[in-house]
Amino acid sequence: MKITIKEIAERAGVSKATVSRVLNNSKPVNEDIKKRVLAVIDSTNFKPNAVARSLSLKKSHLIGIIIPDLSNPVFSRIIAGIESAIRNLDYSLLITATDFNVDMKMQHMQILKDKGVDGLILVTDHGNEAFFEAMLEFKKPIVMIGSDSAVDSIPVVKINNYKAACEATQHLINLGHEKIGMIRGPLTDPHSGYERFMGFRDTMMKAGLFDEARIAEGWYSFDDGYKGLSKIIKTSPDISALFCACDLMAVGAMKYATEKGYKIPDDLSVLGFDDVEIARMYNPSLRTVRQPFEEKGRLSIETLIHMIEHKGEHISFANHILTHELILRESTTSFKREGQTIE
Amino acid sequence: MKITIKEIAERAGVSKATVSRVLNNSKPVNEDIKKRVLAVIDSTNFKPNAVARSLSLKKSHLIGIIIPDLSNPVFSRIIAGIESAIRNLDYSLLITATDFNVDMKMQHMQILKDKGVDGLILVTDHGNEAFFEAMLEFKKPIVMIGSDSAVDSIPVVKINNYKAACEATQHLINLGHEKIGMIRGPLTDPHSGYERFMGFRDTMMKAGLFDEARIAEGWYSFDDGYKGLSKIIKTSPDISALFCACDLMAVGAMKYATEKGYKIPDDLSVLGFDDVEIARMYNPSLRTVRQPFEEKGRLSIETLIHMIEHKGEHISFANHILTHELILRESTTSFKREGQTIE
DNA sequence: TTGAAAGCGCTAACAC
DNA sequence: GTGTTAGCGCTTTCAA
Repeated sequence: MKITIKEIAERAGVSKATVSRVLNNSKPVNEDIKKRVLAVIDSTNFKPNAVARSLSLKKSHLIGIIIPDLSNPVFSRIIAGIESAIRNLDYSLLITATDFNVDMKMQHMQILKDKGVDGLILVTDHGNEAFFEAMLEFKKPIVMIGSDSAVDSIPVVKINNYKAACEATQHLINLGHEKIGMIRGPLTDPHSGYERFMGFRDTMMKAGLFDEARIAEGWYSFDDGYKGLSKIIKTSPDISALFCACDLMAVGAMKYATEKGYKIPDDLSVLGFDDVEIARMYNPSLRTVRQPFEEKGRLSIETLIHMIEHKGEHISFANHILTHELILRESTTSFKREGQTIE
Repeated sequence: MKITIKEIAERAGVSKATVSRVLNNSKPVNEDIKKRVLAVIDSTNFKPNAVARSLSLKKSHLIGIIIPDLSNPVFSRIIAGIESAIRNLDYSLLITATDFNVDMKMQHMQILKDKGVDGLILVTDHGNEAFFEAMLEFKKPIVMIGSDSAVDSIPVVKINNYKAACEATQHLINLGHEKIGMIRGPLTDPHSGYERFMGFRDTMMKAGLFDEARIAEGWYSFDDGYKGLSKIIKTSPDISALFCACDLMAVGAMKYATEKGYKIPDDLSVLGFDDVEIARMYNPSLRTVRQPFEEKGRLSIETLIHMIEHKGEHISFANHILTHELILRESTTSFKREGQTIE
């Protein structure tokens, strides 16, 4: 605790500067002296104080992470990806959660800035004007995950939600379904909400199948899925397939359907989005669009660290669009006119 | 970025010391001067540099968290509890994951120490000698969650796994079941593994029902539960109830049972442990022992911060045993001899 | 009450 | 190659 670089210098009979040089390999040091210093460092088990180093270097090797909710796998898996990628990179993670609150987001940006983070990863839905301004004034590298930055200087790691939703919808159409419903997210949420819905809507329209009556909206929870399907079934009991903007809503819908005596997939095909763990574990297992959560985390942290370490080079960072994938599981099947049960 | 306390001092026509005093209310300052300084601070939007302050104060307002796996809800919900409790407390969280690797744990302790954390929360299974030694040499307050510290000076926040397992087992016995199996964790894991198993075993023995043939072991995953039940059923096909050391294994077992044509709970009652989110969402919903994850997090961070801020007072911290609760759901029912199907 | 100055532990010119 | 020295931005004796 009390042992410092000065102490090492004295014991090794050299100056602090020399010790610093061997510590960082910043300048050549005579081999013998180096050995001597290293020996002392070793014997005392000395570790340089990172705080002092930060102050001097104006570099903390700290990365700030701002995320809506730590206990939601949709986010925590991204964090896990970031964390495992960062292990060898000699950075540490300062993590905060916002409960989807924009003000909290900005507040945390300020706190993280004060703590001297070298960069920031924002896993976030969407922001307001003040938020975008705060991003511009942050002055340190930022990478966003999932959401657009609306700012050229801030790279984004995401998937193509629109395209994924088109493919998912087309999958159901190809199975012969016509009365297809969707439980979407809020349209004010540009990615998981708006884009996924537009993909569904456009694909359905192209096929001449879109019907507003088979749409419900929820905030991505199990309960929202449960209620969503109950609402759709009231006005449109002949629905044969359902696309949900996330797995949790799909599971909620399956739970509701099962309680009402529907067999899945025979009476109702259900298709989710995300491929969180529950999708493969559920009964029946859920067909869904997989997004590469861990990969999102890994790629964003790598991009961020590149930006931090090549500051001033003004490299332009293209946004990264990662690939999604439709996972084959039990919850969808082809439409069978005669087999269908309608309540 | 470049605006410092010195700058503020100059603009307000006072010394750095005075600015520091108004910033921290550390010593009385003339009201007029105080106002003037505050005005300058406000107009410049000045925020003191936390790194410099850390160096001077030898206090970082950083808390280190070491956790096995960030993407597992059993752990991430604890983190969420810590995070939400810490918001108003002016501390930030430095989080690292170890993938259940003891060496990684110690390595991260060192890193966090270097970063100058004021305290540490260890969410962990169990350690070895070297690990306990590292804890003693950490020199800063530590709180452990879940696992025993084996060290008096380190308080622990946990539940009574043994008692909870006894109650869970008794519940199944009370329902009339006799051929009750268990998928346990590894016995080398003292809490979720050993204690939960001992609770089961002792209760079964007392009732004269214990049978080693109906025990399987797994590492807490869905797949382990799936395989575990398949193993038990091979040797003991007449099993009518199953207790699992965690929900994920219970779900895996239910999936297997369902695939094999067992009806749950009619042919097989299943009881889990933890009450993670999937338990209530599953089909059927899973009866389980709830542990208060968020509460664990909240309590541990409060204890830790208390220790940090009352250092030297040598308060003795009792371990906190939080209460568990058996949650009533669909997956267990009373034993009916005639209704039972055996494959 | 206030200010000057030393110091937290480390790095990086600059000079030797 | 090595040592001296001046910071990094803030807090805190110690004097005034």
